[in-house]
Amino acid sequence: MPELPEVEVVRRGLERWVSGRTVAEVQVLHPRAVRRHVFGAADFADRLVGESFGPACRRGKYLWLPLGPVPRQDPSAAGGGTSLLGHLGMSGQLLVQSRDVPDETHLRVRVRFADSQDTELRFVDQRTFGGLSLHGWVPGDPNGLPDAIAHIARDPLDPAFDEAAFHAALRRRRTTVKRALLDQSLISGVGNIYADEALWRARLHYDRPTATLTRPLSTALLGHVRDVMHAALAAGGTSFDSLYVNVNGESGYFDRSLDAYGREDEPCRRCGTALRRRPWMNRSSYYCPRCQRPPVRRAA
DNA sequence: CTTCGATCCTGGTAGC
DNA sequence: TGCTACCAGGATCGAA
Repeated sequence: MPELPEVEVVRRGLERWVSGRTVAEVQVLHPRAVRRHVFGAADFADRLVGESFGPACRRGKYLWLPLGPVPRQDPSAAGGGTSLLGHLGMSGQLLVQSRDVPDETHLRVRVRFADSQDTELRFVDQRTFGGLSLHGWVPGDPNGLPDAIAHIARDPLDPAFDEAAFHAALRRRRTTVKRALLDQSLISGVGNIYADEALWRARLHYDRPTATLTRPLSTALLGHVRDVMHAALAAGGTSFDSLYVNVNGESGYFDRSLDAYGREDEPCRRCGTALRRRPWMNRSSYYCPRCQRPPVRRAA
């Protein structure tokens, strides 16, 4: 399940192996892989051919590659450009493969390039929750941010993330803390795994109302979100250079370092209490019943 | 406006 | 062995 750290590893791979190359041919092998593109897969492919990819960008779990001149390099172009936007969903991978490698079972989109390098870009996605699409830029954005994700909040690793505004939103909302962490309009890049990990580190129960979070608590929680993401990046990002073929979101490198997610009935690494799994929003929440006490509900 | 549940998908696995 | 049921889960949409 690619969350921010996995997507960042993919971004680095795209930057290294795809940015700067010119598209020669696009094959869309599954219609669902081209998302919210009104004019269909054929138009998507036609519009990409001949374009060159700019730097690889990321916000939360979204990736994009601006086409043609990038705003920050050519401010006069800021008015209207196009970016290729990608989301890996739950099972998506972006692979840079030798053209000799046989097609993957779930290969959805292939991009061939107009150069002599041996590699092509492949979007592979078993469950087809992910997809690619083309979008105009948000006016004035220096990175060609696609307008389709203008509503996605900055992520916690973004230097421009507004911590005070995040805290104010938590206090204002009548929701619970894990819901808030997964709300991509408040903070992006956090999925079920890193939400459970950060809450465990912060000793907060997932059903804690956000309105009860003091500024020190929300600051600490945000720090834990950042820490666990940096740790995952440190574990997964380092092996990247020698594994460039795995420009994907499925490296699994973080599995061994998880403290909460997936550890039902296993001992808490702080207090030894058996962790619990609870059904939550059609998924699961893992927590320590001793370290992460449920909120006290006042009588109505 | 905010909140919340249903929905999309398929491979792996548990249970009978 | 073969079948069914369930699980994983991000984002979107529509209802309340």
